[in-house]
Amino acid sequence: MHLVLVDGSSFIFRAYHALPPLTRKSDGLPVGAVSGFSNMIFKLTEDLKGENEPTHFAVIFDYSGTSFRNELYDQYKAHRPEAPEDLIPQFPLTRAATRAFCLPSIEQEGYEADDIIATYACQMRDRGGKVTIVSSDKDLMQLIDDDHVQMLDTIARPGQPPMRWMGPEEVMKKFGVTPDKVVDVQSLCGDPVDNVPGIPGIGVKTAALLINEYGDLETLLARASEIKQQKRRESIIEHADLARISKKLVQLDCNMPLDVPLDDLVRQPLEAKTLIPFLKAMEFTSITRRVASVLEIDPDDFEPDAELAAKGASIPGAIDVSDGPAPASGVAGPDAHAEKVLEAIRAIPCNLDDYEIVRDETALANWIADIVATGHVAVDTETTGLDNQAADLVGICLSTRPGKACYIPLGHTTGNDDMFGGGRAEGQMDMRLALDMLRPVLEDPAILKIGQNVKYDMGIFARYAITMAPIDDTLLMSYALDGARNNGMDALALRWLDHTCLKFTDLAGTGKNQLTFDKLEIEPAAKYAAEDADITLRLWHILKPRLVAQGVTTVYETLDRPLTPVLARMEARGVSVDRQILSRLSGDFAQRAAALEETAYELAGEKFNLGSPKQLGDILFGKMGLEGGTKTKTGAWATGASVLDDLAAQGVPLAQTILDWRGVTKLRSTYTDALPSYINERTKRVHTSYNQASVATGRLSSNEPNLQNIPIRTEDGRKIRTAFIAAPGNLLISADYSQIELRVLAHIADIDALKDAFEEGLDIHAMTASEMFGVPIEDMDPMVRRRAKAINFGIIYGISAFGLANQLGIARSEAGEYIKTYFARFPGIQDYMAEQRRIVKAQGYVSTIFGRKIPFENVNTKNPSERAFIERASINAPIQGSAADIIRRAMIRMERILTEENVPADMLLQVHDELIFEAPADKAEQAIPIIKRVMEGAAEPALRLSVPLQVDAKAAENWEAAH
DNA sequence: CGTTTCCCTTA
DNA sequence: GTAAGGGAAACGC
Repeated sequence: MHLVLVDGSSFIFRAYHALPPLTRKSDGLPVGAVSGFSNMIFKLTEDLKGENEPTHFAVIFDYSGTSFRNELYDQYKAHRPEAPEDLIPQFPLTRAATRAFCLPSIEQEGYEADDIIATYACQMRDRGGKVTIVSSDKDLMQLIDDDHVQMLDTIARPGQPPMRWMGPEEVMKKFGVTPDKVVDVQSLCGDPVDNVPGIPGIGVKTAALLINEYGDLETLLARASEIKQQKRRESIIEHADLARISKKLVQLDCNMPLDVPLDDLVRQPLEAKTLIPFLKAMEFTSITRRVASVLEIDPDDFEPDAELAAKGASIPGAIDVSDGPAPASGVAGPDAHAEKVLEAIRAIPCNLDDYEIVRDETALANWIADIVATGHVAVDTETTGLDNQAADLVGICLSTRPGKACYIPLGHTTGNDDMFGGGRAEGQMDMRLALDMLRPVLEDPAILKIGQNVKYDMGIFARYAITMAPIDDTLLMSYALDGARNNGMDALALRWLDHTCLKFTDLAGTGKNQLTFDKLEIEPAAKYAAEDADITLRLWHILKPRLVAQGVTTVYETLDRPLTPVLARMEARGVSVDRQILSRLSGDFAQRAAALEETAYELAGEKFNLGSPKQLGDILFGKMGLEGGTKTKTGAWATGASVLDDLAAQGVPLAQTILDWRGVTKLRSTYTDALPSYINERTKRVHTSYNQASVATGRLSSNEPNLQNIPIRTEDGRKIRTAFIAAPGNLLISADYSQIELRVLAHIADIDALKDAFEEGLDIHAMTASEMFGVPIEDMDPMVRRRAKAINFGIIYGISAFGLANQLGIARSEAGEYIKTYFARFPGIQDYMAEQRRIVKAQGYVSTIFGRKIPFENVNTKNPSERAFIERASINAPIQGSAADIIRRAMIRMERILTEENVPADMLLQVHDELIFEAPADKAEQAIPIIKRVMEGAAEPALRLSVPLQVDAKAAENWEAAH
């Protein structure tokens, strides 16, 4: 008899870390570890053919959660990082893979895989059979014995044979003792990986020495006083208990009650009809081929496993629809699954009276127990305002399953009549107590927190020292699915549930008399609040399977969701803005505006409102009778900058005066006057808010205040940037991608000339001009270069002769000639454009290089201008969007790498192709190369761009100087 | 008092 | 020609 026990968990982690990420082609389900795992299992079954052929065979997994060892020692495996996000959905699939190979998949609650392995091994040994443990985990070496139990390490290591059998000899090499004494050695030396303490100051070598001298741990501890070395003796005496605890942690349990008896592990032959459908559902083509050839069957005779193909990632806690009625269409697959879930959720009534108000510890404890049992919870916070850096927590809502939700009032006040805001309302828990109870749940890596716009709640909780993780966000899910539509909760509730949510304004009123949430009566507030949590949870159930069905899981999980905590931290940090500089500038601008106003009145011959386009139009084209005025679409005179520029060039001094006036008043009203009002009382810094789901292409947007449109072009404008300063003792670092969109275009459209130019570090606009107009790059006429630059930008924007002519102030026919010349020289660009036009019409969306979908409505419109607009936007979207994806990737990994490199630089702002950091003055130069490296390598390893990315970075006291 | 239009700022 | 946010005037209730 020969029993083979595979340490399944170590296979999974090895497969995950050793292989590049792999996702299922059809829907982006992460399957890299499943693929590696399947390969390893298959290879193992092949390698064990012949004289080693097993009679019994099983794969053993760790049961998720804690084991009895945690009760012995709460720090056991405490430092173990949680599994990566894209690995978690692969765990159930590896179990499925095991079963597909006709192998028993064994795991048992409360026990680690090692204990299960130990128990089976002992039973087989006692029967006189042979045991092979397939693992590279040294903790299992205690099970090795001379005749019966050996280990097999199949993990590939450079310079070593692919299969390494391990017996007592290898144990002696590793631990310096015979296998039966491994436990004693480990009890002494401990194990930092599993956080087994051992005795401080004793390593493997010393431990082996001591055990070999004294025989075993207890004898050693009893006779510790005989040890000659003082330090060692004292440490052992002092920490004897630690060694005893360590022994219990390390000692594997050979007598645990097994759910599956040894006899049930009898080896079954591989069966094509179970294995091939699994492999096909996973879309593992090469292993399918190899298996088919070994089994001598034709894989085409088998269909993919419908349930696995449809189900995609098994979602913890997902509504079970496996027994539900088939949808009308009868089509199986991820779409059908998503539709079933939608129907199931919609069938659950939404009753506001069912919601609970949690007012005491007992009620909250019940909810927490429910959350722990469920493994996920929808969370929503209610606060005193929309700015999460200024607002205070008023209450928390939770929902664990559709229709079941609660509201926990914590900060409601009474007596809205008295000017002090009244006292604390009755029937509320102490906020500190409630938060202390909820903190372990909100921070538990095993409990998923679901929200709608989670970044807001993360920001609130962060101010109460709670780090909410891990998360799912229905706003971001909807964004990944449907793009920058209205993805607000009210809209989603209506779209997916036909449900109209209670309106906040109905409770609180509108305008300047609107009440803040803390002023609301608890009972009506609770209905509104709990409804939000209920709806959020329902939306999560509905949207999650749709991500799989629509093939956007990877986008959501790698580009959208992980960015949320990063942005939450950036928002919380804020940026320092110098009030004095702005105030001085404001005065300066005001003075100049006043002078310009006087001039304007004189030139116009009357006083009028310079800020009124209507009045200005009347004066210019009415009273002064100027020619060439055009009307806007509402029939008013157009007075935009281009119109005034023309007039000024024709010698109308008033036009230039207005332009200058608009320049300074714009700077004053939008920047110098508005920015100081955003300085937060508490932090003395300005905290913008990033909208992660509002831009169609995947860019971020920034508001309240918008820090992505701070002036830079004009000299006056740049002065405003000098007010963005580093905190004392620090510097700001600005790092920006050079020409990222043109580089992305060169990659996507595969334009050799552009790629070569970037590779050689040429001036890309000069090179374009040289190619188009046949002039040398050296000593180029700036006007020629300017034309080429406009064309390059035009290409990115989905060029039209009309637009280019406008931009360059030339005739449309001439612009058309330029474009023709350009396309003749770079035909690949024209192909790219045609392809995007085709794609958007065929499928209703275009995609970035990382798979983000940018949907368009009315793609088959007959309206020529609307059609042209959609075409231009769909040419631009993959370029702008891919660049946006790249900087997102950089941001997601930036903080971890800076931390690892021990460089304390804080990421503060993002401006599409630029990141702003704040770092101690003496660390800034150290940070710059790291920041550049992360940004320039941000596409990898998912993609290898065919052009280099270039980042320029500089540190200085203020943003103007750093840029 | 809320919404739309016009204009202007950024990448 | 792409993608945003926002201030002030104008409009509409």
